[in-house]
Amino acid sequence: MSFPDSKNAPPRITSTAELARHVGLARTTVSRVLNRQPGLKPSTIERVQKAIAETGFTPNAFATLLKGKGTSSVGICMENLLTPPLLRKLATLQRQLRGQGYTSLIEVYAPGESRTILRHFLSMRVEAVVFIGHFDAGELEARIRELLRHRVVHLVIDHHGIPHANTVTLDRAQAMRKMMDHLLALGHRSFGLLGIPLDHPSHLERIHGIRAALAAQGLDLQASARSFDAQCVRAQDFEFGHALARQFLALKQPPTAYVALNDEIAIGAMRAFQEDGLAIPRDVSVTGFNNQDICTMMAPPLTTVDQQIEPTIKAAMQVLMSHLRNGLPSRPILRTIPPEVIIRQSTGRAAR
Amino acid sequence: MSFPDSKNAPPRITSTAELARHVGLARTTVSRVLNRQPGLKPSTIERVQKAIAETGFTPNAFATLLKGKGTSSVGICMENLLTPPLLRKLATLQRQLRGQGYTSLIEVYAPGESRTILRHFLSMRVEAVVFIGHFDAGELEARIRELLRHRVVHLVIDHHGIPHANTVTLDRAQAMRKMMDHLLALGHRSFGLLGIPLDHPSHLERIHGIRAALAAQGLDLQASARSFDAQCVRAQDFEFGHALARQFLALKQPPTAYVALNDEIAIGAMRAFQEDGLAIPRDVSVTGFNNQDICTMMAPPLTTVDQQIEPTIKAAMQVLMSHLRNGLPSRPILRTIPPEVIIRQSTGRAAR
DNA sequence: CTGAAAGCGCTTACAG
DNA sequence: CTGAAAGCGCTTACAG
Repeated sequence: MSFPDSKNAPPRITSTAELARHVGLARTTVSRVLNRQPGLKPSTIERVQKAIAETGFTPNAFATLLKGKGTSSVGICMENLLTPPLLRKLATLQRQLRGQGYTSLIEVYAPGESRTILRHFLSMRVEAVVFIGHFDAGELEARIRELLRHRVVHLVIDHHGIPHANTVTLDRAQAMRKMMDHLLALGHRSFGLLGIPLDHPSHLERIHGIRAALAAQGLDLQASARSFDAQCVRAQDFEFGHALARQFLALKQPPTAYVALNDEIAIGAMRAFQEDGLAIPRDVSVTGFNNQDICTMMAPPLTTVDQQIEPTIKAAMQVLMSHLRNGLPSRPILRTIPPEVIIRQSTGRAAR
Repeated sequence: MSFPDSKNAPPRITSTAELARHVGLARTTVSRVLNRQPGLKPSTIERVQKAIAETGFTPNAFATLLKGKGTSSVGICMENLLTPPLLRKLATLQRQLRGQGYTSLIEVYAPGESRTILRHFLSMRVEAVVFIGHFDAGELEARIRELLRHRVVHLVIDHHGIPHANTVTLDRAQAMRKMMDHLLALGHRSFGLLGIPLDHPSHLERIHGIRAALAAQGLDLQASARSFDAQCVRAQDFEFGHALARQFLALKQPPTAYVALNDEIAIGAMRAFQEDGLAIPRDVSVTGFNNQDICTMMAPPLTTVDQQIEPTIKAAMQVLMSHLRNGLPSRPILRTIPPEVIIRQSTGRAAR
């Protein structure tokens, strides 16, 4: 029973009006069946439903939603679709939104495109907009202002420090503080930062945490930590980490501990150290960030930071649902998620 | 100039009618400015545009699209949002669709949910539906039939063998054939399959390729290749590969070459072999699938199959655009993408 | 160069 | 229990 060419294919119905004519009832009645409204004769309901099943009729969402009520949709603007932790957040959020009856509209950011994306979301009359990742701060701030002005609920996940923005973010300063405390306790006093420049605005938070840990030991950031980020281009993170590590290996006296922006960079660096004949953690310690699955498969398994994605998305949903139900808050919400340092075998006592 | 509470905030305008009243013109005129239609007095255009900028008015997409013309949108149904090659396909496709003026509606499959997802796409009057990944064959076939019946363009990327479906897929049989030829040339005669059961329908193609390569050497699949898939649960792929490898290590005479379903499983297996004191490729050879970035960072770097994602999506776009412009084809299209085997250092001559 | 009116496909009071 | 009519916010002939 493949329809495409058969003579007795059911008619193609594209509106409730046509369907009503087809079954000999009024559009009103068809509409009521579609919306499961009470007070219809059982035989009528059945007649309409049979016709719907036969014709495969689907009501036009544009007409339905034009008539008002909420669209029950949320726009999600992603920094990219390639970074694993970002995607885990997206997947988790999307699933939970669907559980609450919300549809997700997903768009991917590109520099200078955020306005177009937001226009699209607004024209689709989404009830909330969520940003996941890190964006151009100026653009993001402008978009938040637009959303506030349109009285549309919003939430920023990850990007921290946007004025007026409701934000849920990992406490990256605390993560770095804890990781540095761990390394300092192992006797390390000189540090290599991989992918974390000392002065770039987007990594300020991490640097704060690192500086605080060092200060607690009477150490100075500039004197104890180095970063070679300017010297290497970041195209692919493994290669980037590998190249950064090689820069450090060229030093007369390389640091004994390395803190990477993410797991990929840490793994690339581990490989460079091992190629150079160094043993981990005997000669150098290396730490990652994100706790991706691959960490436990490395030799040695990688010490890293877990982003606590479940609690993050749980907090995000709480904020969203609360604002969706009770309206916008009078002042911006900031929810900070405590990170967890996962200690494995890539970190050990300092050699010297 | 933060608006939220200021007295002179511009009025909230939610329709062209209100905007028209606000500027003292007819809705028709406002609509024409919005659509950049010719023949308007420059001063009129300017007057309307100023009002739009001040009020942040966005036309309601539901009304615009209700009036007809295409929606210029494509529904994309993803197997999941966690598998890296799937996401690379999604990201590439989404970018190219946007370049052609199409908006993407992304939904994530769950068993039994495909009908709901398709209903949503149809109610949004998408012009095409793309499936990326592997699905329940029965469900997918039913959805394709619905789409055919509704005369909506469709395309399946990856999942191969659905009747009547337009399909773009990697030639997985050829990939396995080439990989096995490589291993056979190295002298391997006994093989361990990791994550590739000998009889599961979803991996038939790969088994075909493996069987063909073996047959060309006068070898029999059942006699030369083993799979322990039934014995292990697949929750996390690295761990799964690790567990599978341990099963083989318990054998009196384990195979000398291992072919994994994907890179993660191969990496987990490599780790298990190395933990057991085996050297790769001296004692055993291991191959992956997907050529993810991590492959080059392993010790040794992993021999694998490249999915050729750029050509795959290029072919997908060609099929989609052709059907969108010229209508549905009279018979289903099947485009097969030739894979590329990437030989690195995880494969070598058989020890015995 | 601009406007009044009809219509897209729904839902929702209001009648009967 | 069912239907005729108005209206959601746009666009598009058709007038002027």
